[in-house]
Amino acid sequence: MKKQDLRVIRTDRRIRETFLQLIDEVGFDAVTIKLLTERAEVNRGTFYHHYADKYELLERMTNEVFEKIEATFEREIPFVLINKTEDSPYRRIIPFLTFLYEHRTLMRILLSPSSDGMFRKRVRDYMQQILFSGLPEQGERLVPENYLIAYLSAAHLGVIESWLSHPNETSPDEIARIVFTISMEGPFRAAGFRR
Amino acid sequence: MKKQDLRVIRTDRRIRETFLQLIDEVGFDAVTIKLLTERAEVNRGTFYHHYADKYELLERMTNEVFEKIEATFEREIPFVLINKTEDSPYRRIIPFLTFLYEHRTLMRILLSPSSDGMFRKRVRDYMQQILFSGLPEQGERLVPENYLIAYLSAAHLGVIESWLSHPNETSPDEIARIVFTISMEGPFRAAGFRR
DNA sequence: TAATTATTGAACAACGTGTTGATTAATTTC
DNA sequence: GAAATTAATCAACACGTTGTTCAATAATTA
Repeated sequence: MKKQDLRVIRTDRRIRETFLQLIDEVGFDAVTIKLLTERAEVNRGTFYHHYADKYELLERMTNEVFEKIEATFEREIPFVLINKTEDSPYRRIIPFLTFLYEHRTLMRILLSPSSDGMFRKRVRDYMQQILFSGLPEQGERLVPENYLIAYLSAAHLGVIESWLSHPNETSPDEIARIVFTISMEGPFRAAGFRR
Repeated sequence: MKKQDLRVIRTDRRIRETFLQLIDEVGFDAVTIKLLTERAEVNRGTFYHHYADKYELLERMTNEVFEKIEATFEREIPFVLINKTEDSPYRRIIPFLTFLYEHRTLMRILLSPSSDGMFRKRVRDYMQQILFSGLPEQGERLVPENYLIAYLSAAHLGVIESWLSHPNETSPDEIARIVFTISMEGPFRAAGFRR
């Protein structure tokens, strides 16, 4: 068996940590390989030994995030349970929020407007599929389903962005309660209006 | 009085049109001044006579969009009407959606993930202020207000993005009905669930 | 300890940037 | 319409980043 060279592990970690720092500081656009490698104290050529460019670096990090998410879901939620039950989105949402919370520094940076935008899109698309698509048909839809899904996934992601962007310490369970309440009762009842 | 030179108007229009085309094709990041000016058939030096760089170009376009939006609101909605009434968000939302529809090509491109991200953020912040902040207190809030506002503004923007990104021709009024229904009835009743 | 492999450092061409100055062309003003 | 004004063009420039190559060195593994 091959053992991963310790030097590779160290330099790769320094590259990635510095990369996230820099996205946070100057925005993804303005991150240059030169700046990144100087800050990380890594030879510029070494970066190119690991990655073709910053886009591949971001993409590899993104892919790994999603691999981890999928692994989490497979572990925590047997597939048979998540199908066609009314509360299924909220069966699934707590482990999802917990995952985000455990990786909140990474997620905050990659979801922020100073990041790439494609990561955000992938998360939203993922949420649409895993959380809100295939809603059971239990009555007449009042609005087109695609817009309902767009509404729900964007709303949840909006709360998540707000949650992660502030340094407060709201728990995943509390966030789950909040989005569950708003979605079940409706925004206007949640705001305190009587109907 | 000074009359605006026709040459300036023409070249500026070509720069802007090509700029939007290129954001759509290759993404904002990958737009270079060289590519832009070659495509627009404008001398590269001429671009720099108009703008310092692509960021200033985007920012100037963004600012003009918001000036137009604000002008629209001032014209259509007397301030005294919009304050502290239950349906006030939906008084305001139809002219807002109509504006987006009239500028849908521009808005679709600037709101897409291949654009800058900051534009999206500005639109979201604007919606939070103009549509959803200062909700009247008519009862006990079931969730923290900041998360409710994040939920609502992101949800509405999500529907708008979905609306504009597809080449269908749903009317602003229909979109208003959809988001109004979901927000009033709640996503789950809108999906057809009975409570 | 020997073999392997990652990292370094320097050099390179290629490309985009932003600026300059002189020239040409179009538009405005009177 | 003619003169004055101003925009657009063209070529050239220094500058910075990119991505690649090579030999030398250092660290790690077996």
